[in-house]
Amino acid sequence: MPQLDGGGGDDLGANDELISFKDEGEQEEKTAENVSSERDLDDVKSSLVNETENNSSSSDSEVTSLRPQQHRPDWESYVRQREFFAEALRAQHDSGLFKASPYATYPLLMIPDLGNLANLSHLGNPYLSPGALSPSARTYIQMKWPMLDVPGTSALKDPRSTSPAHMSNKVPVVQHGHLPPFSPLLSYSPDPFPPRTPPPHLSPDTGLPRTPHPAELSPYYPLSPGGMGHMTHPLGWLPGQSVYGIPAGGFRPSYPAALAMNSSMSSLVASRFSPHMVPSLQTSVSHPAIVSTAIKQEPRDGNRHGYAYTHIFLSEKEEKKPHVKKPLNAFMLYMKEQRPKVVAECTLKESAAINQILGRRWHSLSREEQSKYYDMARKERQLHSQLYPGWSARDNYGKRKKRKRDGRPETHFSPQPKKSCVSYGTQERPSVSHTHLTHTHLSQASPASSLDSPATPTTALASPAAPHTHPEQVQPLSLTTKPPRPHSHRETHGQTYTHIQSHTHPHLFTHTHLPLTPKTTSSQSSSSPSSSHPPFSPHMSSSSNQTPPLLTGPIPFASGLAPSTSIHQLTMSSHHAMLQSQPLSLVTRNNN
DNA sequence: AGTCCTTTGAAGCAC
DNA sequence: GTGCTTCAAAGGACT
Repeated sequence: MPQLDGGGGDDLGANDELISFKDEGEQEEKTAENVSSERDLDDVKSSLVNETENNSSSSDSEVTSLRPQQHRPDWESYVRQREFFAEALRAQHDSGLFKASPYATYPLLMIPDLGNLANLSHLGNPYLSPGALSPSARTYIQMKWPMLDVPGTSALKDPRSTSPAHMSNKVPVVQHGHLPPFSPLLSYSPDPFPPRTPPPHLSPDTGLPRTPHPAELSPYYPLSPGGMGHMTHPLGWLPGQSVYGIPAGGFRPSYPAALAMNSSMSSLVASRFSPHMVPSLQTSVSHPAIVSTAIKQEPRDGNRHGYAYTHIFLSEKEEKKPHVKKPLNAFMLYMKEQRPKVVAECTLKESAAINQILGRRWHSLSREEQSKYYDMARKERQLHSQLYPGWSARDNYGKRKKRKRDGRPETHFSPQPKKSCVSYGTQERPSVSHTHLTHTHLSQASPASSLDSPATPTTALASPAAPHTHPEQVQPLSLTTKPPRPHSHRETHGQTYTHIQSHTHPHLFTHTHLPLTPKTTSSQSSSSPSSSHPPFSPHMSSSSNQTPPLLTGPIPFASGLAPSTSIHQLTMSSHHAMLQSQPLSLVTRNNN
């Protein structure tokens, strides 16, 4: 992604990380079909979840389908659209359309001049803080794309208008198909998205820098020209996040970079965008990450399109301390995209449960699929740094209420029925007997995470390699157990080594033993490859770095997890796998 | 209203 | 370099 490395000093895109993506071409090996099959499997599993869920709460299904649970009226429109997209996704999936990664259309990334991005930020701002920004504000963000979509919309004339009618939300869904002018947005990285039909004006083969299109700089994730005309936003940003849209007036004195309007960019924008939009671009630069408590909005009108027009006014006073949110990491991006899908597939409502599913699916993603997200995340960080040079993650420390970890009586084992522990287990592993769940639960030491596919590169690599082997199926333990988190939600260590062998894609296994990393403490994610390499970094496949750092030391054994448990788990898992008729072998052993 | 839960990853800090 | 903590999203559940 050389083109992204805007300024030399930019370390956001770590070199090593960049290196990790060098093999993107390799990704082409994987056909869209494979991806599709994986997704299908996941979907099947999800359907199982759904089934279970229905069983557990049949009365709930209907309600869920509507997803009215939004507390805030402001979100109604959002919810509706979200539902719509979810259905669309489902439909596409059913029809086999949902094969290629939605991210093929990810726009942000080809940004020759990141500095210019700020200029586009007015289009939407993913970094808006819920706390500081009302839901309606979010809605505003969502509309960014529609805005681009219909440049000719008269409503665009006055960006300052209190009722930006142009922001119709439904637009994106139906009009992306004919958005040639913005189609470039669709692909930020030629390599990662081979399956996609690159827009004619792109140079997918070479990835040569194209003329930076404003749209590319925008946070929007337009549909692939290839025909997902009414498909959901690639990143699932619909919920209101463009990657770097910036609400009008979102200026932050403290972040000059965001303010600086590049003249070239200005002209570019002017030339590319509807003239009506230009003014706002020039005058209003903000960033999604910016959150100001001072942001005010007009109440949305709840127009028929499902979205209200939000007007954001900033109070200079309150603007002092903007809250610039952290850029989303790869998994977060993935979550945003997939959450609606998962929600649509099952009746789960709790985000925690959904996140568990997403976590598993994340591990089941193929290399290229994950690489897309890592790439996106990397670029987001780049962009973020460009927009907010002085920003530090540290700035947000303390913004949230501190979780009470120490004080929490974790020792008191509580099944926490409230959490869809049981339901989750049944959902994910319908065939698993209750005893299994109970057992798992009692073990208590083995959080789902520890047994879950670890964030290890190997796992990530392995799972995708075997289309029929999915962590969700392989993983012995249900997600029911909520491990004690005395100090950190990362504190629990898994002790299970899992040997997953793919018979279908053995070449992907450079190691026979794929240690399921104990979900180690976050250090794993931070100091390990994650900080500089995506889990599936090519390095991992090379002989030198294959061994996940996590395995280097003795892994503390979970307090309650006895070998027998593992055996039981293995049995269950194997049984499950057999039921699935999937070529997979799972070996779980305790590292005691 | 605020916090928790739950996931992974990134960043920051302490040692 | 290692280990830990915090935050990012999301929304139901809980306090």
